[in-house]
Parts: sequence; C-alpha cells; structure tokens
Amino acid sequence: MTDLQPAVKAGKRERLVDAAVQVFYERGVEKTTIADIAKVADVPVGNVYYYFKTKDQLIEAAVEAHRRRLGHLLEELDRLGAPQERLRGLIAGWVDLRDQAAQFGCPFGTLASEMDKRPDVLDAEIAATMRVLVDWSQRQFAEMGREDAAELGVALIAAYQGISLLTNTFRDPSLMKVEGDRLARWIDSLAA
Amino acid sequence: MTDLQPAVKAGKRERLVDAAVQVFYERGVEKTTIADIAKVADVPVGNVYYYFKTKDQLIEAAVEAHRRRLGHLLEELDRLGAPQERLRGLIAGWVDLRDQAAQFGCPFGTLASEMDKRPDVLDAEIAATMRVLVDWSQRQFAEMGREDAAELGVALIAAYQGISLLTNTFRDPSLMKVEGDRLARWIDSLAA
DNA sequence: GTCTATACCACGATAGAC
DNA sequence: GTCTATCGTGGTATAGAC
Repeated sequence: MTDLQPAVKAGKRERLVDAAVQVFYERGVEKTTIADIAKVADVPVGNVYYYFKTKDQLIEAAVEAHRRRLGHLLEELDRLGAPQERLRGLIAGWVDLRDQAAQFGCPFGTLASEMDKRPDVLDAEIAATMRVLVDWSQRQFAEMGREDAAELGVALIAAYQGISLLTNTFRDPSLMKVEGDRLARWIDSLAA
Repeated sequence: MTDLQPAVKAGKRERLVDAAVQVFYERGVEKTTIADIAKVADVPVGNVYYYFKTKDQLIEAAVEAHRRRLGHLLEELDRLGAPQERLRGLIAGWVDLRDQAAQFGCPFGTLASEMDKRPDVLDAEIAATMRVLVDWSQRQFAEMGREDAAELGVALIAAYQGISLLTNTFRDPSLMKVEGDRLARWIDSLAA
C-alpha cells in the first residue's frame, strides 16, 4: 500500500492473497471461510483482519492477483513471433493445465461465474480482467489480417471457458486436449 | 412419489421445485436460503421440510427438473427435418434467451459450475444431465455424416457454455447473438 | 503489529401444537 | 399434513490483551 512497509508485513499480506486465490479456486468463494485462508497462509485467524477488513476485500485482492498473473502470461506470449504462434501458445498453456481444469475448472472463469451472484463485489474488476484476455486475443486475430477479429477473439475465449466447464463437469481432461487441438487447427485455417 | 397423492400436496411440492430452480439460478445456490425458496413458492418455511428433508434434496430436485425440461426441448427439436435445422433451432433458442444469459448466465451451466464446489451433491446427476445435451448434439453431427461428430458435439456445447459466461460477465446480450450467428454459419459449412 | 477470546447473527434443521 | 417457534452450528467480524 504505502511505501516502506516492513518486509514481514508485505510477506504476510502476500501469503494471504496467494492462499485466497488458491482456496477460492479449489473450494469456491462461498464455501471458503476466513479461517480456511488463514490456515493455508499460516496466519492466525484474527490477524487476517489487520490486513483485510472484510471477506470482500480479500476477494478483490484475489481478483487483482489474477489480473497481474494474466498480464504476465500475455507478456510472455507477446515475445513469440507471429500472432498464430502466440494464440497457439495460449492454447498450449490451457491444455497443459487440463488436469487442474478437470478438478476445478478455469481458475478465473469459475471465479467470474461465482462473483456474478455476489452483488456487493464490483463486477467491473472481474469484467476488466476478462477483457484483458479478450482484447489480447482480438489483437492477434487483427494482426493476422482478419476483419472479423472482434468476434473471433470472443469465440476463442468462449471456447476455452466452455470446454473448461465441460472438462470439469465430466472430470475428463482429454476433452480439453481434443478441443485444444481443434482450436489450433482452426486458427491455422484462418490465416489470411 | 407414490401414487394417488392429493392434488394439494403435489401442487406444493411442484411449486417448491419451480421456486428452487428459479431462485438457485438468479441468486446462486449458496446464497439461496430455504426461506427464500419458501417465500417464492408461497409455502411456510417450516413446511418445506415436510417435502424435502435437506437443502441438498431440494438441489437434487432442481437438477431433475432441469433434466426433464431439457428432454422436452430436445424432443421438440427432433421434430424438425434435417439435423442442421435441429442444431440451428437449438442455437436460436439460446439467442432468444440472451437477455437472461446476460443477467444470470446459462441456467444449467451456472448450476453445474456451482455444484462442483459442493462435494455432497451427486456430480453424477449433473454430469448425466449435461451429457444428454452433448449426446444429442453429437447425434446430429453424426447424422450429417461427420466422422468427427464426437468432438464437434462437445465443441458446440462448450461454445454455448463459454459465450454464456462471457455474455454474463460483460452483461452484453449482443455477444450471444453474434456468436449464435457464427455458430449457425459454422454448422452450415460442415454439411458433408 | 500480533493474536485470543468472544460477540453476534444468519441459516439449516427440528420439536411439537394444531 | 400444516405451521410456529426455536435450537444449534458455524462463520464474519471485533474487542482488547500483549
């Protein structure tokens, strides 16, 4: 927050956010208690409230963490040469995490879905984070010379969110693999 | 359950299930209280427990209701002539409900997503219901002569689940419309 | 800044009168 | 079968000692 915080404080706060991201993902936000997060972060329960006054603030911090993580991933992908390669790189990352998806779904999509039902948390933060991903995809399609880049970007992210849900519902990681291969072929077929 | 129940009893039970389906959808399962459902169904709170001993039983009844509703929808679509027409009919239904999707997401997808986080409820029921939809889609693609019907059926339902999530996250019904049109064109392009 | 003990409340579920 | 009143549990949040 402000400058020059003692290292210990920064460490605890960070551990709490990391724990929140993890436990929200695995157990769901509604079923997660502050005590669950405190335990994983190895911080006494009451002390959590020194860093986050409410559970909602912890959720917001978790969303922020997702946004940062996503930003870094896309920076990595931007180093790849052609837009097709970057898109295929994104898909490859999804397929790599297919076992996780089968267990818990998409780390951010499940959060977005749950947060829609929680009116007090700012949807704006969730939507903005999802938009980072959609915008990036649309930019790649545009660089490929596609006039319909806008709808293709949406379609790609939707395909991922949807196959994450099905992979999770059927607990079958191979669904993600098959769909990833199909999407990669589709992208190659779109080259202008 | 057993035969020859008085009409009044059947009426109340049915009202409770209808209310559960509606409120679970709009407010989310975790945030919904028995009192919420009782109120919408116009049944006194304590009386709910005469029909359903636990909240989980109410959830199971709601899933069952989704399965029945889905079964009827697919029967309707089966009356249409060609498999392409049936698939386009399915998509048209999704697009018609785009405003609802923007508000609350896919009625069944959001439930499936939430139930993954609730270990006590039988996933089997959820997966079986989703499978009805996937199987039906795969059958249509197979009738169109596609060898890859299995992956196309999964891809179609995933596309719908994903665009429902994005439509909801961005609160923008037009996303569903644009993706629906794209999917319809895609299906036509697949005709053997 | 750290941690324990606890206030307070909401919800699921039950007891028992009618 | 119907309904009211209430219990018990568990979770968020706080008070206040250290």
